[in-house]
Amino acid sequence: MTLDPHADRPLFRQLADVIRNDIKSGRLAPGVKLRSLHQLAAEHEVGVATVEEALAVLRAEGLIRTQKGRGSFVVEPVDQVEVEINGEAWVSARMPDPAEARELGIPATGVPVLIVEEGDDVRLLAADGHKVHFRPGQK
Amino acid sequence: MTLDPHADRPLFRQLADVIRNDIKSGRLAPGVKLRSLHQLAAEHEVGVATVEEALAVLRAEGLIRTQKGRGSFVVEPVDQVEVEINGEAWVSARMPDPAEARELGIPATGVPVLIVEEGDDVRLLAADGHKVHFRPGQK
DNA sequence: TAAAATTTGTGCGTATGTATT
DNA sequence: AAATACATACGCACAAATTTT
Repeated sequence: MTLDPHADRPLFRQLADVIRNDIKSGRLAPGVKLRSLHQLAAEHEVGVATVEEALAVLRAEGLIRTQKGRGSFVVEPVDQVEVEINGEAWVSARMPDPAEARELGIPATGVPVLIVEEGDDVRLLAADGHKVHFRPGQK
Repeated sequence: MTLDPHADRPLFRQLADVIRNDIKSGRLAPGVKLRSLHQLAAEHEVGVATVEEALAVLRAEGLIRTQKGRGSFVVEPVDQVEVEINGEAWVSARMPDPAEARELGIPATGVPVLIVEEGDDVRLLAADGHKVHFRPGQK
């Protein structure tokens, strides 16, 4: 599975595709540390900057998280809190701004927020840890 | 409002902050075209690559969209379709992978997807055009 | 129609800084 | 202290899409 500099798809997207496949297929399990930027660059014969871009793609998709000085890790599933709704409500989602991400303790990219509106009550929830359950008539 | 190379916050984030403020305050209205990479680089005395990174931040937040050869534009609000739910259902959100984004006709970054599960029925919806309405007892 | 200019995209190399091991 | 690893920033070159001349 070699990268092709002449292909239509950019190198950094091709590399992101390869790693995404490894994650979705389970070859890279949750919690596992990816190889370093330099290792990946050498193995795939691309520049370090190209690898960085590929990892940025995967961070934006919420598949990995990166810690400076440590490395990049496949995201582990978070325990999901079920948010119970009985009455009328609206639910939407969007990306957080940096202040919201900081407040919710989520990465700058990769994790959307759920907005739950019940009357005047509006809740902002990190989407990676919450699931809204609509349960009519069980007050 | 000059950028500070010695500040704790990286230059590209400082620049993203400046532009985000302009958008949220309305100084940059929906639909408006941003200045070009080179213009922004010259005005703020940073490299073009730094501007690109700043715009990538704003794309990931869903605030702007960029078209090659045209420029970057402040996102215009989309008409929201209300998805009506009467019975039991679960709603969650996450970032799409590239295939899903393409199918839904949304950018690679910036727009989460809403997942609505009603029994065996599972719907994937672009979050920028849908709002889920829980309306119990109105079959 | 054609050419040129504009604008963003991709890729690399390099240097420096910061955090972790 | 030293090595490793990621983050930031810049410059350059070329490609690709669009707009203007």
